[in-house]
Amino acid sequence: MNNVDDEIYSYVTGNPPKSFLLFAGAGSGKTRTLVNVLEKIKKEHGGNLFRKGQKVKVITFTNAACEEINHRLQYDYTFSVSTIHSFSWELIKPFTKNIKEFLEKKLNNDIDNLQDKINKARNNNSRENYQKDLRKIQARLESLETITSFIYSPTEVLIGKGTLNHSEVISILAKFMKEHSLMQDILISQYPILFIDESQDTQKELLISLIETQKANSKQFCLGLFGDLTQQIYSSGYPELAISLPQDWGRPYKQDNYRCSIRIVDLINKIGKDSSENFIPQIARKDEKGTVRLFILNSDIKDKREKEQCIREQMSLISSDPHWNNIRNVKTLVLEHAMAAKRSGFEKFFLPLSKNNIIRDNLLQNTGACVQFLLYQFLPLLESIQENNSFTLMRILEKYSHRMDKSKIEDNFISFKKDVEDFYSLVRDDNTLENILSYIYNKDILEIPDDIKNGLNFDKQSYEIDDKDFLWNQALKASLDQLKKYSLYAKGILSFGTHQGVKGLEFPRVMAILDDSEANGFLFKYNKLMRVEALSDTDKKNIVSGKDNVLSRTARLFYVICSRAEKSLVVVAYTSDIATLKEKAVNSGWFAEDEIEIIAE
DNA sequence: CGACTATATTTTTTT
DNA sequence: AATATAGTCG
Repeated sequence: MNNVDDEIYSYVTGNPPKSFLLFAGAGSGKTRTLVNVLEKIKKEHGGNLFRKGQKVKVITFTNAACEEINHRLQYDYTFSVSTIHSFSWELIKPFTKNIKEFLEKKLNNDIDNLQDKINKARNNNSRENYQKDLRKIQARLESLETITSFIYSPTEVLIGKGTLNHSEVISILAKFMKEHSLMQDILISQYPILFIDESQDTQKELLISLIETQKANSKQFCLGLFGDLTQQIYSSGYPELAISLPQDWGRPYKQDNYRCSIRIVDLINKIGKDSSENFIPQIARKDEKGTVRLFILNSDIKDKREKEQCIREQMSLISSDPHWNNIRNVKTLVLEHAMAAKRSGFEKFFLPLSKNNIIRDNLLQNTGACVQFLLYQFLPLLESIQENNSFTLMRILEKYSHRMDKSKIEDNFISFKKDVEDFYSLVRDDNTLENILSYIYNKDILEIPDDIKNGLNFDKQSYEIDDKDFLWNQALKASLDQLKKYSLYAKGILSFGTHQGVKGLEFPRVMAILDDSEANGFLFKYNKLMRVEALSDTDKKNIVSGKDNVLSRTARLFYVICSRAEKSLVVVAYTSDIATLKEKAVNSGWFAEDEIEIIAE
C-alpha cells in the first residue's frame, strides 16, 4: 500500500463514505491500486459485507480487463467483477415490463423520425430505405406484445425474441436509475461500494445516473471512479466528468509512471500538455533512458509494408536492440483492422466480409459457424495435408466428415480414400478458397456451413451491398495463403493491434503508424494534429466554443498509443507534406531534430 | 450548374 | 461526430 492507496481506502471506509475520482495516468499502477484497496477492504470488512449479503462491485470496460482483475483478486467472492454491459444487463433483466415501456417509447420515437424523413425524402431510393427501416422497427414494436422476457444478444437479430443491443442495455439502466429510486436501492443494497475502471470512457448517461444515485444516497454508497481523462478515446464518454463532480468528492492522483522509459514519458507529457490545459505531467520512475524516433514518409509511397520493415531494422541499430528486427517482437499499431489486413496480406479475404457488421464481428472474435468452420476444421485439414501428417488428417476426418461414418462399408472407404488423395493436388497456398471448397463440397468431405455454401453457389441478380452470400462469394476468391494469414491475426499471433484496441496494454517496442489516407473512419486526423491539413470551419467552431474537437480527440489517441511503449517507440507518419510535419514535430517540442528521419522514396 | 440533401464510414462492448 | 461524395432539385 502506498499513500494514494491508503487515501482511497480511508475514503471508502469513512463514515460517511467519500466518493472519489482517481486520476491515474498511463503506467501509474492504477490496477495495482485498485487491487490493493480491494484486498484491504476484504481483510477489514469482508466478513461484515458477507453477513449482509453484499459485495464490492468492480466494473471494467472489456472482458479482458475483467478477467485480469478477477485473476489478481483470485476470484474472491467478496467482489463481483464484470463489464459495464453485463453489469447493466444483470440489473435490468428482471424488469421486462419496464423494458417494454422503454422500447415502446423509443421505437415510437424512431418511427416518428423516420416518418418525417420519408415525408421529406426527395429521392426514391432513400425513401425506400427509410421505409424498409420503418417496417423493421414496426415489426419489432408489434413483437413486443408477445414477449415474456428479453435476451441480450446484439449480434443475432431474432425478430420476435426480444433482443437488446449494447447501447440499449446501457441506456435502459441509465434511465431506470434516473427515474426509479427502487433501481437505485437495488444497486446500493447489493453493492454499497462500486468502482469503475476506465471511467473516462464510461458512457456519459450511465455515469451521470450513477453520480446522481451517489448524491441521493451519499451515506450508504461509495462510488469510486478510476481513470485518466487524457486517455479518453471513445465518443460515448463524458469529457466534462472532472468539472461536473460534486465538491465533496475526493480527487486523489497518481503522478508516477513505472512503465515507460524516461524519453517516452517526456514525449507523452508534451503530447498530454497539448491535448488539455488541465493535464498533469507524469514523473518517470524507470531508470532506462529509452529511445524515441519519428519517421516521416509520403502518403502515396509504395510498399508501405516493406518500408516499415526497413524502419524496424533501423530501430534495431538506433536502440541497439536486435529484437526490433523481428516484427513479432514489435507491437505495430494501426488505426483500423483493414490496415492490419493490408500489411499482413489477408485483405482480399477480410475486406469484402468486413462490409457486413455481423460477419466482421465474427471474424474479429473467432465466433460464428463460418469462422469456426474455417479456423478449426478447414484450415487444420489443409495443413495436415500440406505437412503430410496423416494421423491428424484422419483425426479431423473422423471427427467432422460424414463420409467417414459411411465408410464402414469397404467399397465406400476405397472411394473416399481416392477422393481425399485426389484432393491433395488442390491444396496449394496460391489456390483459391473457392476451388478448394468446391471440391470439399462436391465430394462431401466436410460439412460446409450454409453461408459459405451460398457464397460458393452465388448467382443472385440483385442484392444489397452487405448481402452475406455475395460477400462470402467475393472473399472465397482469395487464396488459401490469405486465409492462413487471417487465421494468425485472429489468433493474435501477428503483432498488429488497433490504436483503440490496445488501451490498457503495454509492450517493450512499439511502432505507431499514423496514416490518415488509408483510414476509412472520420474521427481522427493525425495530419490535422500535425498542422499539415487545414482545420475545417466545423473544427474551428468546436475549438472556439470549447467543445471536444479533432485536435484534442486525436491528441488523446496519440497519447494513448505512445504511452503503450516500455522501452522504445517509433512513430511512422504518412503525410502529403513532409517538411511541414517535420516543422511541427520540432516546434511543438515533441521530437528533437536528430530524432527525425525522412524516407523520401 | 449551384445549392442542397442523403449516405457511408470507425472503434469497443455479450450470452 | 465530421466530411467527402453522389444524387436531386430548380
